[in-house]
Amino acid sequence: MRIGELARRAGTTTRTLRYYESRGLLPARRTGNGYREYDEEDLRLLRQIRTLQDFGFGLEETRPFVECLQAGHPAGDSCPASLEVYRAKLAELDAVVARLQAVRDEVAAQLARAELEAAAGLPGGPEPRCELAPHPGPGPGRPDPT
Amino acid sequence: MRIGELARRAGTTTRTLRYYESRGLLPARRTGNGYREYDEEDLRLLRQIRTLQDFGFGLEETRPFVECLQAGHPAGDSCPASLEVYRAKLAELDAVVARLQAVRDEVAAQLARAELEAAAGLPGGPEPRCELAPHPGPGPGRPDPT
DNA sequence: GCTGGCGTTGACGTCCGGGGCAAGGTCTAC
DNA sequence: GTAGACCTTGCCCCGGACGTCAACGCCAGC
Repeated sequence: MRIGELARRAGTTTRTLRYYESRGLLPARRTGNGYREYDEEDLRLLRQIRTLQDFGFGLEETRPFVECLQAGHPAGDSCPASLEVYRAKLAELDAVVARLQAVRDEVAAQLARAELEAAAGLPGGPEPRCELAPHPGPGPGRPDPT
Repeated sequence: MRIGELARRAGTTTRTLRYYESRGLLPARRTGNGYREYDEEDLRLLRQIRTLQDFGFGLEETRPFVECLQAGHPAGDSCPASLEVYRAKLAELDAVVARLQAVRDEVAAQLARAELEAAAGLPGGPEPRCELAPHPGPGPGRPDPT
């Protein structure tokens, strides 16, 4: 099948498939006229990539799964390298969740305090003071390039 | 004070301060020779921005806090607009955490399954089959442009 | 032979928060 | 008078995962 059909059947776009090929992730055979030619196996590889992507895996992280399938294994996660990616992602998710949860609690506390101050400030006398503590603690810090 | 001193005192860089100014977030007076001139109040504004940034707020999300301080309020979160940002961020964090937690559990389950299969596949007979379910559910889906 | 729908490559835009560098102006100290 | 530290603007660069043209080739149907 050609690129358009593969894209449709996998629920993605031709641009994405060309991008994957440019990354060496999903190489394609070529027909005489230069068109990319794919088969059912490629569809399987692509579905593996897309599934992992949907779960938040980066493109590079899907590579071991794809290579595992290409090597003829029954599933993309039948290889040790894939399991390692699972484990790393698990640790990463745990860390991110913990960090976000801490930030969430901090923000919730600030919101509660600020609401109290607003309620007290309008009727009573204005004297409260405080802000989100300049606590240089473990904020999300914006997704680091790690 | 000039830009270099402000940057040092706030623990950031001159590049960042110019960037903030280009975004209209932290405007600066100018001296006769064209140098940017800041005062202690600007340092306060900047600290507010940096604190929120450290907690994962986007630059635009810090704007209400800055404007609140500029309007003369005691704290950046003394204004309703700031409280709204707190609430929105809280809801966003809750959603993200729930999503990541669900993904985490899914990945953990897949890892456990794959490890079992690997252990069973080596000694016994190879017959298992399964992958990370192509569940089109609520994966992180990668930060959508929302 | 002409339109329409595929396909090709290449290059640039997006979002975010800046980093890095160049060429030049300005101020202070020696 | 000159070194060095500071300031100015302007421009291109990063990464991730593509989107969006542009300009062209190929092929089927009518």
